[in-house]
Amino acid sequence: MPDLTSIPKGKILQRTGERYTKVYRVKKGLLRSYIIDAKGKEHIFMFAPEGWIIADSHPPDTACDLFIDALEDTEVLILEKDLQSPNLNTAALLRRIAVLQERVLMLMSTPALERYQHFTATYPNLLQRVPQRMVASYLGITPEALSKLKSEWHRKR
Amino acid sequence: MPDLTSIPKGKILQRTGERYTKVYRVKKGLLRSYIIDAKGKEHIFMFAPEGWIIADSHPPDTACDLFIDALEDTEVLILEKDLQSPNLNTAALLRRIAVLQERVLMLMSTPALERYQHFTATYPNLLQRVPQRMVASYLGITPEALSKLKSEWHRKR
DNA sequence: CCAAATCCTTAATCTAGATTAATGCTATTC
DNA sequence: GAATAGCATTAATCTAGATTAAGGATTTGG
Repeated sequence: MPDLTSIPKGKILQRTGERYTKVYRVKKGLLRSYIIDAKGKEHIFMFAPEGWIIADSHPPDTACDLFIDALEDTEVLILEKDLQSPNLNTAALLRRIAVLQERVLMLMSTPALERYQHFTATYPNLLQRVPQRMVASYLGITPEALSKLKSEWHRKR
Repeated sequence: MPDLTSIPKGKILQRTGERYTKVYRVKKGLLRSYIIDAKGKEHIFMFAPEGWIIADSHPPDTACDLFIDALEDTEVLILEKDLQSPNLNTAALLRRIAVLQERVLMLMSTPALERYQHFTATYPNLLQRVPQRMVASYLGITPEALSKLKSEWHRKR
């Protein structure tokens, strides 16, 4: 049984291009994964609060795509990527696939305001813990666009 | 061992809102999955040529999101969604997750022309079998936009 | 073989969201 | 408690891609 590791806020656990990546099970705090694109812009792939696992999923024998860092002081279990591991049970993987499928479909078919409303409904507690600009990044828009979206929405009611 | 089933081109195997969905393993031919959005527009989630499996991944006890139909006369194995099944082995699920992760990151951070080039490089054979407008739908743009993209690209070389 | 779909392309216009820039607000640090 | 840095907001401008519309090409079906 691996030990809990304490990660201070701001610490980067893994970087794009690294080879031997881990799986992190968050016990307390908040991690996130993201990429930095060709123009130097951050795009947040996911948030991992208490109870979630987070990792880079890339084909075997390739470098990883994602940065992972801590948005709060965090305690994690650091696990090996092991095909046999009970940490990677089938039901959990299917759940992850369902979330990703929904994410792809939303990005393709749903306007930004609705994606924001879906996010707030699905992860209400994260809104209190994550700066708006990171929510925008997760939604695939700029902070300015999110700000405008919200004010237009408030005006209409 | 389940039998091969023949699916004629155009046949719809499953519709949004249905409950008991299957997993399809394609032996020959081509299936696709897609949604129809609020405005009645199709958005293709994935193509499944020979050797691929295709299914709707939705949380247990919820209705499914995707349509699945046949783009060519197709032969498939129709499988139950069974957590114990060797059809759902861990490695295959991880591969699917890696593909979806890449798809999300591309949709968020990569312009349409590069997504098209990535598609053509990754699935060159599909280009010959799928109408352009469906490639556009998979990429998250309109057929008109893809047409313009291609002509601009050709002009620049 | 002809008619009717289906598909691709081009062009004009429109729009959601990006970019750039400036201002004020809150936190944190020294 | 001033100074600095990070964050949110607003506004002006710009652009990738959507929408609408039309024409021509190619495929399909009877």
